[in-house]
Amino acid sequence: MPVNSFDDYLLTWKPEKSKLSSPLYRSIASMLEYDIINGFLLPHTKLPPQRELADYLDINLSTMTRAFKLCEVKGLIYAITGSGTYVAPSVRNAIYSKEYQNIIEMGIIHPIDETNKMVSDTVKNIVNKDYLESLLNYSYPLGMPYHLMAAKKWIEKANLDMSVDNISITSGGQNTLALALTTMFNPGDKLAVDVYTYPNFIELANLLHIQLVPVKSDETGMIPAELEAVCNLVQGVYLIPTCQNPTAVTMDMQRRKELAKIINTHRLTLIEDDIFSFLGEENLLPISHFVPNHFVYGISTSKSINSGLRIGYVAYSNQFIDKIQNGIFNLNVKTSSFNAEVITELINNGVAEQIVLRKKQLIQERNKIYTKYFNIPANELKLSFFRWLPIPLKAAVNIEARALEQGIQIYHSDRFLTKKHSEAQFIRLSISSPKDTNELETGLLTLKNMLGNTMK
Amino acid sequence: MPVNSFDDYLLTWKPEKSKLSSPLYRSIASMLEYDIINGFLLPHTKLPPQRELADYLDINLSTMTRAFKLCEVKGLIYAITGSGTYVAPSVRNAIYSKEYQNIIEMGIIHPIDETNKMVSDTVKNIVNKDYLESLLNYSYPLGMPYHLMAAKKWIEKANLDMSVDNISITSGGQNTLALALTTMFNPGDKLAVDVYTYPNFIELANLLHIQLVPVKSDETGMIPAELEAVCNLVQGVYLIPTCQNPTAVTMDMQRRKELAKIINTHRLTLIEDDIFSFLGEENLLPISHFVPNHFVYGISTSKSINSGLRIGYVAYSNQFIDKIQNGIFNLNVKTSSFNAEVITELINNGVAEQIVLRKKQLIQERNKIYTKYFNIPANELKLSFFRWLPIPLKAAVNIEARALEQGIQIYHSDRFLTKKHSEAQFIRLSISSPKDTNELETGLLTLKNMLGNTMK
DNA sequence: TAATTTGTACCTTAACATTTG
DNA sequence: CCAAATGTTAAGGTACAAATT
Repeated sequence: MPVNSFDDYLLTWKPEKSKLSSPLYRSIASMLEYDIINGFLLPHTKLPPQRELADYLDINLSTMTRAFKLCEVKGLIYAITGSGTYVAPSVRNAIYSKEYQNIIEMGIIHPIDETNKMVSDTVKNIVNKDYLESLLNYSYPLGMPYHLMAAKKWIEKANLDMSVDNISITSGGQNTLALALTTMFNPGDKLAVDVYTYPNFIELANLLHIQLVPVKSDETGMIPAELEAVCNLVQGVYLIPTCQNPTAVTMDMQRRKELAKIINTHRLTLIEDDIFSFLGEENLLPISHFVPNHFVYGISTSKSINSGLRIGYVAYSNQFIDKIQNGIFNLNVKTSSFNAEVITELINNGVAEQIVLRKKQLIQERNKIYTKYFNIPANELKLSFFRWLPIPLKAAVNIEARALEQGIQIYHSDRFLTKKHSEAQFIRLSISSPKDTNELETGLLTLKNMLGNTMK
Repeated sequence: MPVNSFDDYLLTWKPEKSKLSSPLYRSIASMLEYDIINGFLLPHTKLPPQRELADYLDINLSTMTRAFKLCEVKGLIYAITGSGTYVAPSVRNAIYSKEYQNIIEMGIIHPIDETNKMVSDTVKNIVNKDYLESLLNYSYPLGMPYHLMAAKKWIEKANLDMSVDNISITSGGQNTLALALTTMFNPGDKLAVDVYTYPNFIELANLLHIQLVPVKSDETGMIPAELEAVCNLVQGVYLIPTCQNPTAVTMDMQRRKELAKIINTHRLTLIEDDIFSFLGEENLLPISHFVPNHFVYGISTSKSINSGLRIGYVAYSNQFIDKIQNGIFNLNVKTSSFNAEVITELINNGVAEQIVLRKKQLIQERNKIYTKYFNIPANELKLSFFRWLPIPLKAAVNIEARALEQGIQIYHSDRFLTKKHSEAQFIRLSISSPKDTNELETGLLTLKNMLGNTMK
């Protein structure tokens, strides 16, 4: 029975006692869900402490915890130990292409589509091959043997030597991540990630109910000691070793080895995303190389070769072969052989390398322009498609909307944040996306002026 | 403290007491996992009752339950109330293409690839279009506007009238199902399905930790009263209204309306898979038509138009727009515009309809051959790509392996079963997959002889 | 920095449902 | 059809950890 009378007590949310039914925790959760969905509780409203509600409803604290947990996994509320439970905002942070008119795109990272002329030439050649029909049927769900040979070749360029038995073809980088998370982890599992990471990965993890545990970084990437501190808590770790998104930080060999050692010692599962390896130094080895028994390694061709064809490669440890390959059947059945054929042909006829070379030239030029307006810290990748610009706190307010008013799409660091609170403020600027270098200059100049007052 | 001494007690599995550590339930689960993975416990081994283990380890019963639950979600064990807990077999039932030599394929359903000549002609035309490069970039992740118009047109042929705002392009039928399950349900949710259903759907649900609740059918499909009986338990229902896989049963309009009524009344989410609508009667309306506020409707073009290009269409209620579209970004980012263009062109230039017509002719011919050997029940779809053949219990033993020895791949009904135990025995015969009608006849004759002794 | 607030994790108790014999 | 065996579920109790003041 309640210790006090609550009749005149002010709670921000009061479930109706009379509507309680068995099971208690479900009936409470559905009342809360109803009130949030119907707008009676606005985003960021602080709910009463679990203890107060439990007392008010005359039930046990942990029954209340369970009710809240149900709503939390649905994304309706979020809880901070020591602080309280709050109604979740319904904003989505995932980044994807919108068809804007007259907006300079510096938000989403376009992979420099100028090289697509070289791709379309190869497409034209392929349709004249006499085996075209064999590319249009159901066979080889994991990739045709010579498609896998090309994949192996491409993965070797990133300094990972794999048997074709440990390689499959996926429908792009995001698809590889979805595959890795659904097959290697269970809902409720925890995964270590950088404090700032790729927002579509954050949303994917949310969708699959995999909890992210933020780990601090320094100028060389994730700090090994910080990973070690959480590794009894987590089942795996997600890393982008070259040109981490959004910070543009690349790990040196020492850091890669240090992280690998921790992953091996604690038998974590490594999800390595090597999407930008083609922009880094040629002698860097993937972390997976040092974690031969616990890795899933994804290397998309969307940024390096062509984005529209949606082809990614995934390589994995022997012990994961069954899980990954079965996951591919479950999520996709297969990836189109025609699309894989185009990428295979580009790799085999050397055009893929030309494309990479050309992209590097173009992005070097754009980075040079960038330095006319802002600095590039020494630890960040020179040839990055995007830059991570620190801004003062007072400049951060509504900065995305304010930039959009000036005709520029950018993203604020909060989108990339896996923690609840942010300290430092940044914006990520995609310098590969503006249509040409003139547009890039216009964008950078506008931003410089916008930030100007507050930057000094 | 244990009631009895267990030193001389015979348990099929004895966790080492000395290795217990906190948290108890995790340490027990990992000991069990270790013993299963390393082969100390063989599939179908019956584990000791939870109560006995709890007593032996001197811990609480529900701590033991929790430990077992951990292993169960990983697929290592399965439990039957009243009977016991058993080590799970590591077999996977998912059906996918293998590259067999000299085997007559009557297992996996190939969609009659003979019509792919017509597809490759259209592919050749497309590469000469001057907008080819625009098909190779990042834009329009949900589908280009005129691709969505073609999707609308194709969905209308299945008698569902949708706005393009409620349609997206996916990477095929399985991808649509993965999308629907990840976005519309949470792990632990329950979904009503036919007792026999599509095995890749069963595996997908397992992968995503969505529990399937089998619902009985009669000769017109799922029985409405049986669905009603479980609908307080489940959050949704998965239905294949035309040519249910594997039973080849098609629901009449009355059955569709009856099921729709229950879905509406109990606010279930309908996942409707209309993959075979092109083979059914032209005046049948999808169930989604009668459930305008609770449906996700998938119609793959893999069986009807072309399987290799991996294009599916998904239509959905207004209230699901955000969830589905966000799910597409999370799982795939986008589906290749080039591939969508090919299917669009085939729909717009009328070739898709010719393909369907031709497929219907070919499958009619093959069904005619089938009737020379086996009967087709009156309630099953005439133009089905596959047949569902009842067999006597004594014929069922090892039937897949025995058929394979004779050079024929077939699938036994247990693969399709969502319940633990089966009563009746069937085999599913794909009659669309043998290379030609001669091969089909050889396959059917061989099976007839194999079953001959036991069929009478 | 220490005390307090607040959410989290683990384990226990007890009632319940299904299968088996 | 009942009783026993066996797994499942809800809810209570306690210790702990993180954030706040």
